[in-house]
Parts: sequence; C-alpha cells; structure tokens
Amino acid sequence: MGRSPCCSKEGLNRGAWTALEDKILTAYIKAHGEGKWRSLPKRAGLKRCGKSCRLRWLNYLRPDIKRGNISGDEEELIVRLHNLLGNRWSLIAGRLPGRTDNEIKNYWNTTLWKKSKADSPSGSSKETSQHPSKSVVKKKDVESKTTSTAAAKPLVIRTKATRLSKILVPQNIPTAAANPLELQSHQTQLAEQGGSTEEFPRTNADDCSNILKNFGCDDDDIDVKGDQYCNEFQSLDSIPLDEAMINDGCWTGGNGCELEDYGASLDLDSLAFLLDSEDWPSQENVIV
DNA sequence: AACGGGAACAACCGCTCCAGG
DNA sequence: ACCTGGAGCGGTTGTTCCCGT
Repeated sequence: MGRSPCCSKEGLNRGAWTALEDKILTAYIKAHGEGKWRSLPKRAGLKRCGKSCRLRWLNYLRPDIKRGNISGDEEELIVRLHNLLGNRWSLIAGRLPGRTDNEIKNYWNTTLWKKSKADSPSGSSKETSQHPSKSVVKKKDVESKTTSTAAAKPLVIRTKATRLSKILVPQNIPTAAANPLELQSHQTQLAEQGGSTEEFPRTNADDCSNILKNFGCDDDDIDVKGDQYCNEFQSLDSIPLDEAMINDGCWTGGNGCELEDYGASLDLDSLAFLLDSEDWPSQENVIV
C-alpha cells in the first residue's frame, strides 16, 4: 500500500540460519553493537533481511539467552502473567530474564495452552480455551468481535507493550568473538576435549575479505591478514557456534555476561509474591 | 525399518508505534 | 503537523524431531 517493503527479498537467504551466518552476525554485533537492523546485513555481509537478523539475534544469538527447559517457577509465572496481561509476550518475556517473547509464545502455544484448557474444562475462559494459532478466526474478526462486545465487558485499557529503547550493554563483553583470531582457542579446547567433529560449510577467501572489510579493516590489513583470518574462520567452521560461545564464557556467565550484569536479574519468588499482592489490580480492570 | 502424525521450535509476515527530519 | 524509516510486536507458517504403530 505504497509502503516500500522492509527489504528487497531478491537474492536474500531465507529459512534456517547457517553456522557461518550466525558467526558473522554475532561477531558484527559484538563489534558494532545492536541497532540499524535494516542496514546491518549489508554492512555485515549477510544476505538476510534486517528483520531476520534482528530476530535471529534477539531470539537465538543474544548472549543472555537462557537455554534449556522452562522451569516450574517460570511456567507458573508465565501462566500468572498471561492471566494478567494476555498475549503480550514481550511484556511477559520482560519479566523472565533470559527468555524471549518468541520462546514464551511457542511454549504457551504448545504446552501451557493445553494445561490451561485442561484446568478449565468448562471453557469458561475463551481466551485460554481456544488455541491461539489454531484458531480459524482471523485477526480482523477478533478485533471486530472484541469491539462489538467491549461494552459488555469491564473496562480494560491497554496500551501497546512498552518498548525497551535502551540497549543494556554487558560490562565486560569478551572481545574474542569480534576477532576471529582469538576464537581459535575455543576450537583448540574443543579438539582437546574431543569435541564435535561435525562438518559445517566452509568459508572461502572472498567471504573472509568481505567480512574483514565490513568490520572496518582496510585493504592493506586484509592483504596481510586475510589468509590468516580466513584460516581462522575456516577452522571455526568445524565447531558449532554454540560451543564456541559457551567456551567464550558469555553464554554461561562464567567470565562474561551474567544476568546480573544486565541489571535484569529478577527473583521469581518475589515476582510471584508481587502477583499475589493485592496491590496488583485484577485482570478484569487492569490498566497497563 | 518405514511411515505417519503430532509436538516443538525457528523463522517469516503484516501491522503498528515512535522518533526524527 | 505531517511524513518517513526504523524498529518492535503478535500471529502464523514452515521445518525438524520424536514417538507410536
């Protein structure tokens, strides 16, 4: 409708991200920081849409992502927050350090929705008794229905989810990932530990040169170091990115980015207490 | 061992908001 | 005040994995 698409889709990679793409994106963001997503792919040498890069970083590559299963405490908190906030996944995720809105949304759609349904067999709650993604009711229909029934419902005033306009920068970002050379130790460590021998796509010299250019290296520097850097990238290709990052300490908090560094550490118990508190308005008349 | 169905998760899409010019 | 681009959000789709038959 007259609006240019966020990016030209021609010539762009789509679908699953490769280990090399992950490495390039991670290294670029660690070197230059987040933001400017639209121009990031070009500057980083990625054939991806900016939105895709942002999503990949936020949902998968960010160092403070908490991997692994949702704990019981977290699950309970998600249920409570969903009861309170509805499908405002980003808001819910904001109260679960290390969890992404996408992860919580998926978890709800696959797991908690069923539990929620089982807990209310009478179907008293329309919001929880209908699978959000399996619903045949289109969004516009939902909107028209909600507006048409608004008068019959208690007053609910909701704003859009608050955006986080500030980037929380960990105080001691390991610089290794920004420099492929320094990541070699990870591969060495893995080799010594009998790490994965899984094969990943190889990086050619042109790719390396482009990456180096995008990271601000001048041509002379690339000429001198290009082959060396390329070798490092190629050797890195032999290990999964996650393992490299874990060894980097950034994923585990070992010597890198612990949640506390982000000021994002929250006590689930205290949150649960908060939700129990009478100071919280009930869902029926909450104003967010 | 092969196949089918469902679950889980990653990624994409369209819409909206907001800040800056 | 208006316009535009950047960015964020929630819904939806696609792909992979797992398990039962």
